[in-house]
Amino acid sequence: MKDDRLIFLIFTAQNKLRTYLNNALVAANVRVTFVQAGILFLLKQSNVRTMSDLSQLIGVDNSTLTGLVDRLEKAGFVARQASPTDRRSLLIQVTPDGIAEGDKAKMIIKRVNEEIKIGFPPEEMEIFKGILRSFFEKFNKNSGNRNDDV
Amino acid sequence: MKDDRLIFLIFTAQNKLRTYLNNALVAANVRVTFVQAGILFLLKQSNVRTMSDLSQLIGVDNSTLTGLVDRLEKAGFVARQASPTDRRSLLIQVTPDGIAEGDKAKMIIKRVNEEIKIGFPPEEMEIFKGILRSFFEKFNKNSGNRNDDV
DNA sequence: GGCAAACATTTGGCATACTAACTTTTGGTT
DNA sequence: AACCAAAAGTTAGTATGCCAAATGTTTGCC
Repeated sequence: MKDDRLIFLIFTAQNKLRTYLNNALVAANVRVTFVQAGILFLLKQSNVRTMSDLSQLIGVDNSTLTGLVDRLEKAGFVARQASPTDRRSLLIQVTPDGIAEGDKAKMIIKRVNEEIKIGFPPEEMEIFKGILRSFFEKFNKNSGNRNDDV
Repeated sequence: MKDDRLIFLIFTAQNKLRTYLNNALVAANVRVTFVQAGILFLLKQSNVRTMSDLSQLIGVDNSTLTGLVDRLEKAGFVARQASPTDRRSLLIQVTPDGIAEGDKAKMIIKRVNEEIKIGFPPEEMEIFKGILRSFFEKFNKNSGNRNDDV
């Protein structure tokens, strides 16, 4: 694979991983996806989070989170409640069902996490993670914009 | 970041990269996305490819490719032609406009490719790529299925 | 006290992506 | 020749994701 196909490699590898993971969740009769499970994990840790809190923590746009919470709410795994202190905000709470489903998902996700590491020493995994983490500085919102020369 | 958040790191890093890249393309007045550009590159290399060829080469499902080619065709960058040898197949051809747009995209994509490598020695990039490549074996279609124990 | 700016959330529009189901065609088997 | 399974492509349904715009609320500044 030529060097100028690094981005292609990242995209394709992530596609494979996502499909594999979500299929594994379905096969284990888990009724949430990986991304939805991430929300349930956060809410289990601390059950009072606004939409904005959640979207920042999982790193998606607010508008994406709306849909995620819609689906979780429809399935009975979370509930939206009005914030008593700020009428703009909604507090999202996880239900007992949501906690149970999150726990089921966690087992599968942990397994796949381990599968990623198979065949690679810890030092290599650290390098891998370090490069991925560098994306957060390098590819921050709008920094790709070159409007100045237009 | 704890070890069991490796998947989250991969997902989030890829999201940042994708958003940055597509914003950079828009900022440079490129009218195709990264994924669409990949199709144009392949067709520039060899201008006779079926839908199935393309979907395998860029690593997406046939049904995903249908939409990608729809959008490229609507923009005038590719054309579908009936295959003379197999009436099930379509041959996809890139237009001169498509080649020009692909070339414009390539400049931006190359730049972002280089940006990824900044700050990391080549050996570390090789490790990074090696781990991503391992996903193709580990996470092949359906291998996440554990129906045998259900 | 009033008004503009900032903030929280949703909506609508678009682009990937997958699975499942369907149509048409092909090709091999009997 | 008839049949039937596999292949090529599309469609429909669902799930992320983004951006831009709209709505309602809050806050800070004069």
